[in-house]
Amino acid sequence: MPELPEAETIVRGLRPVVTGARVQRTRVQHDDVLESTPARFARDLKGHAITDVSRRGKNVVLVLDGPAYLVVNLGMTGGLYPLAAGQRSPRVTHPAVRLYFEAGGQLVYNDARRFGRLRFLDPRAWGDWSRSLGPEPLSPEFTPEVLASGLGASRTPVRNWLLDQRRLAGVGNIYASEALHRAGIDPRRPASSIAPRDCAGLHRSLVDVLGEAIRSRGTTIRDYRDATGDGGGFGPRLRVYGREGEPCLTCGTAIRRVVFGNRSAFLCPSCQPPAESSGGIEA
DNA sequence: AGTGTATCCTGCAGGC
DNA sequence: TGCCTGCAGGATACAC
Repeated sequence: MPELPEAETIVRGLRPVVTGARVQRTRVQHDDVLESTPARFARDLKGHAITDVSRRGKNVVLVLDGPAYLVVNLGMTGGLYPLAAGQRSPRVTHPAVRLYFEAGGQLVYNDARRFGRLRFLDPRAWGDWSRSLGPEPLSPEFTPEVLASGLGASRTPVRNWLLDQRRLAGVGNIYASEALHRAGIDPRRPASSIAPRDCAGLHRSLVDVLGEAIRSRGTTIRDYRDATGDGGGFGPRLRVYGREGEPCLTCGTAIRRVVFGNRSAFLCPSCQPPAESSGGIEA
């Protein structure tokens, strides 16, 4: 469900509300979202104060004193909802984990499908984990050259390349389709077949679409909600994702859905031609 | 190295 | 109304 823009929106909503709160106790209602046991999780978290709320790729990170880190991967349907003492929220439909704070109130991790994961990391494990992910797409280190060199080393379909968090951290199925459409690249093309100038165009498209989506507070297809319970506003701005059969906003051609790598990709067959008819030089 | 497949889960939309 | 199938913003493990 949540990709980088949705995680970022959650972080921005959560930060002013939970920073400074100290964990008094935890309640685990579904232990399958934990990597450790509920007892271990309780021991790890108890007594820690939240010093900041951050993000790495599509993961929400609660930075704790110590320091230590609670990394929340929201899976498809995960959400984080802070509740004041006595407050109830209609968004809390499938509570999996609750962090109760000393000053009252709680932070609920809600997840209908429970594909999400919460893990407590010490600084060493945090470093290892963070280094296992690719660069942040909106950071200065993610340059057109970095993208081009990464793509050039792989023959996997470019859409799959973009979804691989070890290569680039934060892009999911929605924004992969959107960026590839903006860049005029067929999602099925081998990554290494993309010419340098198209790599530069894809870089720009990624940065643009992620930035615009953040400004719209993310995309709500069905489940996504920010920390306040509000949906994102980027849905109407999607140009291809979920628009199978509808006209391309650029040229009017019917948008197609193609399935590979077990995921749907959406494209305009006219704006995103197969490699051989695009005139580019094949690698 | 790559790709297809299955798995973890629940919910919803659409067809009959 | 109910039953069935297919689909879903993710990630991983497996066999080929």
